[in-house]
Amino acid sequence: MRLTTKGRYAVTAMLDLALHYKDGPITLADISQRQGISLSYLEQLFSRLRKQELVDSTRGPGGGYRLSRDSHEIAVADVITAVDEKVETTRCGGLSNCQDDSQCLTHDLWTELSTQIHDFLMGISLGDLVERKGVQEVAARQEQAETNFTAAAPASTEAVVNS
Amino acid sequence: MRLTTKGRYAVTAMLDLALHYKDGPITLADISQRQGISLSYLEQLFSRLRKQELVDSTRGPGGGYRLSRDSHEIAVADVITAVDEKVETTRCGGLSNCQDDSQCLTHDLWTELSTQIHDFLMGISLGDLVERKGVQEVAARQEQAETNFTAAAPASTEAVVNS
DNA sequence: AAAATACTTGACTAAAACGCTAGGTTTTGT
DNA sequence: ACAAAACCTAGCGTTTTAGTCAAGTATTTT
Repeated sequence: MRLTTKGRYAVTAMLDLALHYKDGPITLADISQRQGISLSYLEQLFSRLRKQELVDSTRGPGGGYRLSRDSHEIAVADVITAVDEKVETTRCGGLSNCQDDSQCLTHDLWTELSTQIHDFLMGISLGDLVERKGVQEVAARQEQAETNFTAAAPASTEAVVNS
Repeated sequence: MRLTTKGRYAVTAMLDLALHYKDGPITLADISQRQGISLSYLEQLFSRLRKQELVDSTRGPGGGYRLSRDSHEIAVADVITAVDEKVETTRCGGLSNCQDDSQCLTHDLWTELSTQIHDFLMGISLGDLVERKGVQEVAARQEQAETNFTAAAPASTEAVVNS
């Protein structure tokens, strides 16, 4: 499990898709403009994302990309592994080059950590991120609204709950 | 939070130190041989690790490196951030280049994910990994012992639970 | 004091990855 | 037909990796 800027670009682009899901197919040009990623680089990334069936594409005018399934069904780990070619440079391939127990031991320790990171990122979906941020924004908006209307209408859902 | 082979090398080397902690100072030549990492590359990595005070060095014959503190007090995130120079290429530095709300929004979403990954790796210490692997080994040994003694003593915890 | 050992530093390099540019070809809605 | 968009391919310049090499500095044993 590698985590580089390439994966970051991919996740960012996919989050953009998730955010604009209801707008129909999104063109790479839109994402390019919104996220500041070059169009051709996006094409490279989405070529891989499409092959991994994380996005559906529609050609022609009005076409573009959209998530192949609900944003909650796409894990961050899916996106990252899709764009990062697996340079699985395991020094001791299977069990060949291992000179002594220590080497294999430490190698296994790293593998275990890598698995933990992967599992962690499998547990976070694009929908989770959008939702979590959405909740924060709504909360912030409510908080501001509450501040504005405090004198006139102090009763809000929170106020009711808190009382 | 980046996660590349460089960080992997560093974590692997630090795990090697943790495993041989009781053997006194460990030379880079030892780690190089055990883990298959070039000596000079280790020197680069340990230069950073020492500056971050994750390891103590002893010079002269019989010298080498050792962990600066207990392996449970060193997080995996500490090791990775020590060797990865922070190329914090945040496209919109503070709040300058943000063209519209969408860009900032997605950028924030990534930042949130990045924070989560960092926190996750802060929660895993070198000691955790070594210990966990130790538990597994003991478990595997016990399992094998159990298999050997199945005919004589078939009752195990699992058997009791399953019945 | 001398020699052995080990860490430090800096310059250099081949290969890979990164991010992008350019130029096309399909496909498809209008 | 035309234009919009996906899709494909080749390559380019830069940065990062992952190392090598060489010269130096510090420490400790003898």
